[in-house]
Parts: sequence; C-alpha cells; structure tokens
Amino acid sequence: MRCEHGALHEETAARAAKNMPQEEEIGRVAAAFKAISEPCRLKILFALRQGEMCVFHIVQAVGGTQSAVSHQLRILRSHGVVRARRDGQNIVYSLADEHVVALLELACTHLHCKL
Amino acid sequence: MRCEHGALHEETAARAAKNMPQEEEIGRVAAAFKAISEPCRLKILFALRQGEMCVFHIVQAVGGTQSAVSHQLRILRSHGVVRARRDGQNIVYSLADEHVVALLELACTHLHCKL
DNA sequence: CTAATATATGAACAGTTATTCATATATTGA
DNA sequence: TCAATATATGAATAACTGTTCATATATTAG
Repeated sequence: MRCEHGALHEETAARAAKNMPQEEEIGRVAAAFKAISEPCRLKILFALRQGEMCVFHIVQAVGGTQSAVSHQLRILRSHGVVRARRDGQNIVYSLADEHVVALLELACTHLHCKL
Repeated sequence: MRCEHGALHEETAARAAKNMPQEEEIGRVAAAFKAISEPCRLKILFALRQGEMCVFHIVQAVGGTQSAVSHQLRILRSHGVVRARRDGQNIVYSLADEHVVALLELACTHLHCKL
C-alpha cells in the first residue's frame, strides 16, 4: 500500500496486533455487549435500574410474554449482567453491578438520549 | 402474584414502565451495542485504540479478508462508532470519540480482562 | 400429598446477520 | 487516458438468535 503515513500506520498496526486481546477475551467482551444489545433485554435493564423486581413485575414493566422475558433473563444472567436470588416462590432480579449502569449511561450520553 | 414485596415491586414496576425510554431510543442504544458486539468489530476497535489506520493496516492488524473488514467498518461507521476520512488513495479510520474507549474499558473491567 | 402459582426450559420456526465472491468506484501516477 | 492500487458494495449462502408453544420444575398453601 502507498499510504502517506505508511511507516506510522505500519507501526500502529504492529502495536495493535501485539496488544490485541486473546480470542477468548474478545469473545467474552463481544458476548457481554451482545447480551445487552437487544431491545427486549435493554428494556429489562432499564427497568431494573429502578430497583430489583421478580419476573412477574418485570413482565409487567417491559411487556411481552412470561416465556420470552424468562429466556432473556437467562441470557442476561448467564452473562453476568443481572443477578437473581430466590425469595419464596419468586426469583428477584437486579442489575449485577454499577458497571452495567455505567455502560447504559455512557451509551445514552454517546447517543444523546435522555435518561 | 404473591410476591412478598408485592407492594414495593408493584411500585418499582410502575416507575419502570413510566420511565422506560421510547422504543426509538431503546432501538438506537440496542443498535449501538450490537454494533460493538461482534468479535471482528471489537478487534477493529481494539486495534484503532492504538491510533488511526487505513483499511489495509486494519486488515493487517485484525486478520480476515479485505471484504469482510470493509463490511464491518461500514457497520461501525454507520453507527457512529468510528469515523473515516479520505487521505489520498486511502481511507483512514479512527474511533469516533472517547465514549467508545470508555465503553471498551468499562466492559473489560467488568469482565476482569486485562487491557 | 395435591393444587395452585412462579419461573424455567426444550424444540421448532422465522427473521436476522456475517461471510464470501465477484465486481464496482475512486484516486494516483505514467 | 490507461494501469495500478485502495476501498466499497450487491447478491447468495450459511450460521445465529428470538419468539412461541408446550411442558417441566420449584415453592407454598391447604
């Protein structure tokens, strides 16, 4: 290639290749972002931002069927985005940690959304 | 439902429904996260974290075919994650803003990845 | 133990998305 | 203008992901 900045970019590319995270780590990060990249799951997260809730109330807050919400909750949980604890007959879900809230807020800021 | 915290959760659900962002905003946030949720695209972002590069060097840094990288770049660009500028025969790509870097770093922290 | 309620899950289908291949466009140098 | 290089893109196929339906598991009340 005849890039004007050939030498500089060549160096950048070499550094990038050298510092590229492992496939496994890339995969984990990708999976985490994918977990929060579907409208239904995002709704669940925005809802849980108001406080912990059991499935019944999450369904009430975000709409959709119990089955669909439950499937999505499993995905969120398996990716460490939300955590669940049993409370009698119910399972109460909440956001896993502040990172999740921070991610949501960063994205909203980036996109000039009001929260 | 017979949730112990019925009254409290009921209130949380109502607040969540009331403060739920518009479908359109949810969609934008979801699309943005989806844009950065594929391994190939993440690699591109991690690479660009080292500095701007033209397509040729990005391909060198992340591997894969020119065509595939180009397709992914288009997706990243159309979602405002990276920006492109022409420089002679080349198109030089760079991360759109600090939010992108912050998102990557937050995710890595959350997942206990080294960066 | 049985009935009722809350939540989870497997399988199938539908819609979406990534990759590849071939080709198009744009820029530069001769 | 022509050849060469860099990048982009349309179409087709293959892989993935969400939703639904039916059903399973777990907990509590009686």
